[in-house]
Amino acid sequence: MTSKKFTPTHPGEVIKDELIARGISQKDFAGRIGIPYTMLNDILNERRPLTVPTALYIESALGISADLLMGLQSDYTMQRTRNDKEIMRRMRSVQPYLSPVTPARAL
Amino acid sequence: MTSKKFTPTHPGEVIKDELIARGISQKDFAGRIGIPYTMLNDILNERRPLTVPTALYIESALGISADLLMGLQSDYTMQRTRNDKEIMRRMRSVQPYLSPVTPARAL
DNA sequence: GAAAAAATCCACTTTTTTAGTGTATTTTCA
DNA sequence: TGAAAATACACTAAAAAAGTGGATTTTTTC
Repeated sequence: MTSKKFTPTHPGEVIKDELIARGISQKDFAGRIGIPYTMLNDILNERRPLTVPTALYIESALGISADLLMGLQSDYTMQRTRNDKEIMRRMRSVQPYLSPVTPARAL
Repeated sequence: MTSKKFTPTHPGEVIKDELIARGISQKDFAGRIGIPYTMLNDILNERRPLTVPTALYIESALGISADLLMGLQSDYTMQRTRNDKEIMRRMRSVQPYLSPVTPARAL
């Protein structure tokens, strides 16, 4: 099979694992970083994106790098976009500018 | 002076340089990737963020990695958030969970 | 095995951000 | 000097994220 869709790690997965490892409840943690626990739960279960401010609050609370977490979120968003048929169709319809450097006989 | 604000490279700067280097007009390029040229101009002049779909179209047209461009945008967004006083105040108010590993006498 | 706490799920409104359009002004350069 | 390109910005529409509320399910613990 060609072109199988795959989805990279959502930051929620990492955060969830860390909370479990450290025995911190979702409610306690949500209170600590100042967001509603339902929002946190949605992030942990990958139904909401992690955004920069929340990543910063998590960094303060747990010491996990906000850059790392947002890197995961960026990769996740990128991959989800690549799985979007409409956008990929439009992407493929873009005509590349040709590099004017390679002589035809070299091909 | 402590804590001077700085702003990292916006992807628009990179794209703009590339268009100049290759002698491609903004209008032509906007048409090529299928977005209004005013939108493109706003991105090039750092008044709008680059988003994933547009980064993909640019990758198709110029061969510049969408991942690279979005990495720049992510760094830019992160830094801008770090320059936001309200969010940083809130971040600093988050109480860290203490690591329970280091004995007091070791400090 | 019942009660309590924690977690899950999801619908909904508000707020913020981005997409897209229109147009006026300024700059560049042939 | 005038035509094309670039810039600036206001505006509406669409999309995404924040935040709220409540109902159900799962897990823990007594």
